[in-house]
Amino acid sequence: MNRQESISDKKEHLKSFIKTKGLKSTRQRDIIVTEFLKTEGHVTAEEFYRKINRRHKNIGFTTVYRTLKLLAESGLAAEQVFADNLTRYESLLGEEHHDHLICQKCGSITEFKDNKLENMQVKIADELGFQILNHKMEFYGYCSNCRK
Amino acid sequence: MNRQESISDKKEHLKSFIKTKGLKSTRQRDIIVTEFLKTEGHVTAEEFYRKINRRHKNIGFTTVYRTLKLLAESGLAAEQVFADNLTRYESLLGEEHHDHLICQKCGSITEFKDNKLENMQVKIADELGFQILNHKMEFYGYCSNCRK
DNA sequence: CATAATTTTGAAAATGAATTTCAATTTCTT
DNA sequence: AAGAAATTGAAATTCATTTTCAAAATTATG
Ligand SMILES: [Zn+2]
Ligand SMILES: [Zn+2]
Ligand SMILES: [Zn+2]
Ligand SMILES: [Zn+2]
Repeated sequence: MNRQESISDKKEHLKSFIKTKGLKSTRQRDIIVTEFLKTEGHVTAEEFYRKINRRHKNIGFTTVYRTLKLLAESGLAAEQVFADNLTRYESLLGEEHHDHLICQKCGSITEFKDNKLENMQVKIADELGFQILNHKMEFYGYCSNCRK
Repeated sequence: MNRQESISDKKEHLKSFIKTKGLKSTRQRDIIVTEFLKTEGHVTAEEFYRKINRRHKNIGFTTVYRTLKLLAESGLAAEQVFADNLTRYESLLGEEHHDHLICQKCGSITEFKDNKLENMQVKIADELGFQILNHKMEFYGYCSNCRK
């Protein structure tokens, strides 16, 4: 399964979501979705709108905003809020659950996943009788570049 | 060390903070701080203002808001934002660092601390060359009451 | 293909929590 | 007591997010 196939898989996923929900597929949505699934990292609606706007002067912020919401609803994007209180979107294309390291100097957001940690979380919650549906774990500090 | 002593310790702490910063101590601040240090749980500025306002009609929201900020700056309160994107304040009176379980049905916020988990976090960050200054860990799901 | 029905678009307006402004008041220092 | 400096609080502002609404685009139907 290469990256190209994966993207079209995702587009199919969204198309069936759109159909199920009685929505219509449009030129704007196609462009936004295609661009988004190719985008790495964690972008705000504003940032992503600016990127789209470079090539597509006729696509408005509101549509970009709404399409990102749609992607999140359909499960193709993750919506996240870090300490700066801005909502960011991340493509879930080929990504599985992971947590984040956020550098307070350069602002870089890097990702990590540790199964032992994840298992431990479930175990702790279990002992407290709490059923975890999802969790948020973020480390704030200095990345390897900035700590020097 | 009983609770009463602890409260006055904290007030001393704040007083010296106020002095060091060249601030003044006022009737309003005294009332707000005293009330806050007695408050359990995680309150928004708005909620806490309403509580203060019951007995003190002449203390404004802005002053409550600013005093909570001051408490956070001085280290006597923790400022936190959970998934609903509201800023909450928690008294650190007799509390040490802990993480949160947030029930998505009843909204209850409970606390837990697990040293093994905390140690593991530091270790993971270390391996990635990341220097943790602070972290955020929240579990979202159903509390033991609501999962039934 | 034409028409109707429904959804989408996007500029502009609204929302709402957080923050700032500023004139009047209070506190602190001398 | 007077002056300097900080605080107060109502109102205004900010700013990301969300909603509104009329025009345009898409889909369904005949
Ligand atoms: Zn960095
Ligand atoms: Zn990520
Ligand atoms: Zn509950
Ligand atoms: Zn807490």
